[in-house]
Amino acid sequence: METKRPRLGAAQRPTMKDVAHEAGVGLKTVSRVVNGESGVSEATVDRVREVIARLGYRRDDAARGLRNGHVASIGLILEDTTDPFYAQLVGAVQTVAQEHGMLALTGASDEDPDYERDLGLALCARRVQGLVIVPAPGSRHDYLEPELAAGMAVVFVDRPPIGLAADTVLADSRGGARGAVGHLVERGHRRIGFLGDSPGIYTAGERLLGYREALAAAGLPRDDALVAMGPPSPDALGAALAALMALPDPPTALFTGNNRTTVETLRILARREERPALVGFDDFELADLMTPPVTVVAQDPVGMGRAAARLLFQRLAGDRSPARRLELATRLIARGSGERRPAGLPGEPRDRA
Amino acid sequence: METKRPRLGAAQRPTMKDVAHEAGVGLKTVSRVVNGESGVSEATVDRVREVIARLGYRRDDAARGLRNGHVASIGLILEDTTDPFYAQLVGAVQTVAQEHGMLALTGASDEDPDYERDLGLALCARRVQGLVIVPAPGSRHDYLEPELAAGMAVVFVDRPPIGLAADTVLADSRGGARGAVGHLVERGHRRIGFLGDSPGIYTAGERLLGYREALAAAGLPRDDALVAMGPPSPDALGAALAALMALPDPPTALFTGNNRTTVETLRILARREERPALVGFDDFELADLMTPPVTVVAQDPVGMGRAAARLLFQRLAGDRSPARRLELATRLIARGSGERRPAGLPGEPRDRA
DNA sequence: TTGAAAGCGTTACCAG
DNA sequence: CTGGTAACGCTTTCAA
Repeated sequence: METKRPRLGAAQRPTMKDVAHEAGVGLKTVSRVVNGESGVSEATVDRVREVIARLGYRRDDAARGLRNGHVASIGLILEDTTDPFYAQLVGAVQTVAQEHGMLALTGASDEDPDYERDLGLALCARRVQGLVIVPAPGSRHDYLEPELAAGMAVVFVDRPPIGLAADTVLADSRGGARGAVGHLVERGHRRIGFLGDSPGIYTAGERLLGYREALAAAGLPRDDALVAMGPPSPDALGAALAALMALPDPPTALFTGNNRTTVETLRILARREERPALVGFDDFELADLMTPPVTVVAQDPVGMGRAAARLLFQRLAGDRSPARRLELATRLIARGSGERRPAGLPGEPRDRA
Repeated sequence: METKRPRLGAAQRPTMKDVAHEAGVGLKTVSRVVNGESGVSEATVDRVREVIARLGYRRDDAARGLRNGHVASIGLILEDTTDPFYAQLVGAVQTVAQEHGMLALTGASDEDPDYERDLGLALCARRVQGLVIVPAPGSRHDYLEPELAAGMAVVFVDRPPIGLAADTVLADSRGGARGAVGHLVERGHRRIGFLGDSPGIYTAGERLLGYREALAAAGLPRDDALVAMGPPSPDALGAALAALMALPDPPTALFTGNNRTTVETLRILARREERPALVGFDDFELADLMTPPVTVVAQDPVGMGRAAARLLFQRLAGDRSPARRLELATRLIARGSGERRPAGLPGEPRDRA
């Protein structure tokens, strides 16, 4: 009987059996050669190697994983790979993963909780050993319960999970926001506006809380007219900013809630007359080259990604201790825009040079 | 005989067999329910569904892929995920992949050709259906020959493959560079410096060629003292720039070869006295908010990623035509830094307002 | 040093 | 409508 023909059109890959047949040895011998096991004569090794090269044989890791424990890969879900903050974070996770000989299957949820869940399930179906997730706003994670029970490691970054006890790595958003607003208060500002991301986003909420705490600590009144929360689109932000500046008692300083918002606000301010002081949450490239350079509360995306990945691999190495929650400190970097004083108060000396 | 116990410690996942047993139905029936096939009574479907939910069963795609054609995933290799140019490109590839129901396994080669090859082989072993590669400088790709023969689709982006005929998507680096330098020449510059990436990088070489072609077309002499190529580290660039400016006849304009180089050059120039005109290859966020705003030759990373992914899926859909090479046009965006005239010539009028 | 057989979890085929 | 059986490509176990 002839060798069975493959499906039409689909070129066929050689298997171990093909190699064994071609080299005139047993299947197991090929397996041993492929995996560099001992117990094969040098002559046989050479022959098998030659056939492998000639046929272009590649071991199938899926089949291998089916038989053994499982294939070395982790899953990574975030909302948007192109945001520099997440790009850095992903890069760090991947670096650590590759150091452990693992590849990362990456998916972008684009802020859609349902899609995030689909991605998570797809990754589970592919039997990734671990999962790093930046939750979309509003997504629940109880569906991962059985995975955890089955030994999969799951770590959440930047935002906490909902409905699941699992390791979490966050930035200290509230403390960072307090510091930013406190910094402005110390410079004499009494009317400080907050431009934050959509209120459904965990970090946006925390930063709003920090903003309020700092005002309260300084004995300043809470004025919700100074707060605008929403997606950082140019239009929405332009309207919000215009409204803020049209107030009878407009803010002399702004605190912006993430890099997108900060950048877009800078763009809008460049077209307007006002020059409020500004502190942004999250550092961004070229902040130092703006005029004036932009004062920020820097997060550490690389540190967060690395911490998350390390936690993950600790779990995979067998750590069964209770879920941990890491909160990484932020750091205020004063560059100029946040040190402007309100009109009417003496400013700092300029241009000593 | 009792059910066989799993390896100690490793929690066990339920399989279809477990579900079938628990629900008191056959294996195939569970399979039908899981895959939404018809031919199962509603009552049975419900019972099976209930058991699946209770046991937390998840289909194993590795086993599934072993049996069928293969699992829906593609591989993605680039050198650095955190560079905004590549971040955009990756994002586009992933978006298209997800639209096709595929996930992307991503690896970063970090400019190491050997590691790039290892990543490629690892992805082949995982039987990805397609591969998108940004080649590391100096890497060869003939090792992918058998994969292509076996029906895998491979597309190269940003840089062409070496030793393999495969689809390739590039930016028109040479034409873009010609345009940039021509733009400066038209503004009266006769001494134009070029700060490029390491000469081993394909795009760096092309941009150097474009630079030279533009000079030649303008009848300007070639002066290699005006060219500095190397990795865009602050130190190296600082030294190169200092050397350039110390020339007896220093450049009045600079052409920088990629976004990293442009940004670092801006940073260095901010600390120096000279204010040469500047055009950068590759656009970057905030270029419009620099003083002066930075003129660039914009590439289209999203377009490139999308084009690459589309080519890939065309191939996977059965397109067997010869390898294609796409070269995407660049676009010069004049913002100010590239329109400065050399000292001694009248500048453009400023501040009409 | 070598190889035959069983089995990993799933699906296709075919029989009930 | 339902369910056995074989097979996917590999590794493990055990016997030669």
